[in-house]
Amino acid sequence: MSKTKVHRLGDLQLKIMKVLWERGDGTVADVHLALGGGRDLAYTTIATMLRKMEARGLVRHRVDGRSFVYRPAVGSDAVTRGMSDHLLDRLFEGSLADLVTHLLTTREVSREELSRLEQLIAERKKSA
Amino acid sequence: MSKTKVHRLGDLQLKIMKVLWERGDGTVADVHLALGGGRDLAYTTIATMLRKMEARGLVRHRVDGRSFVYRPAVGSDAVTRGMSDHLLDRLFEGSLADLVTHLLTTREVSREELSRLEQLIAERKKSA
DNA sequence: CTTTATCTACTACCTGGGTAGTATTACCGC
DNA sequence: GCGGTAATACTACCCAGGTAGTAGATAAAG
Repeated sequence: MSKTKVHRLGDLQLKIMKVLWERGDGTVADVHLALGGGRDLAYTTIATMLRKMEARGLVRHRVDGRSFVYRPAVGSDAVTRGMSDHLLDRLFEGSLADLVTHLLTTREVSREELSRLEQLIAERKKSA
Repeated sequence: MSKTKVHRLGDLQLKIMKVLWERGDGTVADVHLALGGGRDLAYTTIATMLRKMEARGLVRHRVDGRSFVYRPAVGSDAVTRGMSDHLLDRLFEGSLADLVTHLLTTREVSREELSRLEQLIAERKKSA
């Protein structure tokens, strides 16, 4: 079951995960660089964060020379899903339609996006 | 601009807000009762939370006898929107279609819900 | 071999959510 | 008036995210 509580990732943690998902793996330096390379965040901040994230089971590391190479321990799908579901449940009692309704009425949605959605739903309806 | 940072509400805070949105206002006792009345949460927990929330600008209170009557200081729409947008931006770079795609492919969606969505989009397309 | 750059480890601090006990105040019934 | 009750205020924790400095180890450069 792996109740990893995969929702509730902070902004920074998510950014880090995204880097790792994209690259497959990466050292602290890699991640640091990918996130703007020091202008915003200290190197040690990334290092600390990665260590904390490993303790929480979000990433794993192997040793390469004197560097740690981190790689994701949870898939992007699981996280995305966990967070989406969490929001959906908290705000819309699980109703996808309610969420979409809300987004459609409070957001600017381009005609292209609407068409894309239409197609998605048609597709889904067919295969269900 | 009112940078109230209306996203990032904790679970309990959201529950409390929901009670207040529904009732219009309420005392600590009202909220406490609405949330199960002590089986889960201590009375003082709600009181503390409401005080903290007032400090953050989420609710306001007026005095009625010796009781505080709290009422929402932010609308449910603003919060819902703030949180949805936050997630949308963090996970899907703002693409509504991507979010829906994800939800459609990872969730069970009933045929009824699909039809509802279809209708929503058609409606929206017309009025845009 | 010594200096320097590069790693990780450790520690510390701040913020905010969550939880609740204890203290104090004030009203209400007798 | 007095005791109980119900209300807020205060204080204190714990946890997790975020941020970063400092220390210690080690490899690379000279």
